[in-house]
Amino acid sequence: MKIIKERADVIPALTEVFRTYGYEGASLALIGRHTGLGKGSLYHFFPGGKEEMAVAVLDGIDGWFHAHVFEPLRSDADPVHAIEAMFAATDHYFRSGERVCIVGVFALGDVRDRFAKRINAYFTVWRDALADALRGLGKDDAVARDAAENIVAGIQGALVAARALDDPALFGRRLAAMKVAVLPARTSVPEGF
Amino acid sequence: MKIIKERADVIPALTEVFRTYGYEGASLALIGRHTGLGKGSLYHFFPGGKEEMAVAVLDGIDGWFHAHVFEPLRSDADPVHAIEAMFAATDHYFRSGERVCIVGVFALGDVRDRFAKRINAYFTVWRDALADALRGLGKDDAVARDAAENIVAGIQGALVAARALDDPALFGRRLAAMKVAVLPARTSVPEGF
DNA sequence: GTCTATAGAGTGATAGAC
DNA sequence: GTCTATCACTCTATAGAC
Repeated sequence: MKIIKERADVIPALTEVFRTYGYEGASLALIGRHTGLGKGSLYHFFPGGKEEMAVAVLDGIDGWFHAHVFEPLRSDADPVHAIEAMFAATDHYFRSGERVCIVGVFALGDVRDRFAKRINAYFTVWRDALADALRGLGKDDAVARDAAENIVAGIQGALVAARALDDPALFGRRLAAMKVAVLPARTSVPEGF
Repeated sequence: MKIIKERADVIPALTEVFRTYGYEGASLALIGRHTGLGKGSLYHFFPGGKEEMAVAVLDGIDGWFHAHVFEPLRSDADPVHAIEAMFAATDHYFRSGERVCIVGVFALGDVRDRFAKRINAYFTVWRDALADALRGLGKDDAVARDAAENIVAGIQGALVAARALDDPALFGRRLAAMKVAVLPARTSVPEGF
């Protein structure tokens, strides 16, 4: 018995191909190999071809970040918890620096213009949601905006540097440094006191 | 009369093509158009084809940064001046956020492995030279190393974010923030005192 | 019969190597 | 310019679920 796939089942594999090879590098042959699907199936699910596949991938990523990062940042009653959760989710999503950000990769290439709206939205929403949470911490508007921009950019830079230096642990170090810079230090009370 | 070009004359145009389109996206047709050279000439100058062209581009960039950034950081008697010059040269090189870093772009793609040595060297030398200068400022070793890693990664992140948000000025903001975080604040003495 | 998923031959254009 | 390989994509054909 054959399990019939649907469009959504293909997106994870699609995502990994675009992440690994970029937009131009992700050939249909490669996509076919990684999804186990022929061209017929691929064009059945994505009549718009490669561009529609990339859109589905970007939307999938955006959906994940909305659910696990952006919404909690905006609506969590405890901003400290929301920001800690953001760093944890980010570390998890990027596999502690082993994975690269497709949105960042697309932003650097000439395909940026083709997907500009989605790329811009991903970073804008992230930055603004984080600034919200930072204001919830009592920071004033300008400081919160600046810190949010710094962190969102810093995450991308940490991914680039981790790949460039072939040192995934660099990613965790930068995340930790940004976290302590922005969150009130934990008051650790030694036992017995 | 036609001025016969030499290999070095082609490299700036080559650099812009790779910067704009990435390694895969830089087709020989595109390269030919931008350099004004036919495939024959290109293979005459670069018998190793596209890969050798990319190596020449990376080496050219590395040479520029050695001369204008890395060496001053290591040997300038005044580390404050060297670090300020680094930020100024970086802002100039990346055209205040309008330009992207080819080394960073390559680092994120699957071509990273092919050029791993050069990519790694570029970032390693920059980070270590900057750490040197920061130690010259009196910072202790661990602090200097951490700050250097933070800045080198932060520059890449600022380039990604500036492109993604289509806001080149973001690059200057992040450079300025990193500079004041690491350099003793200018003691500005109001006139009359 | 109809709908959805699949397979893959075949299109012209273009790739990089030489 | 010439080569072969591969590109994104189109098209026809077919299988099984309802």
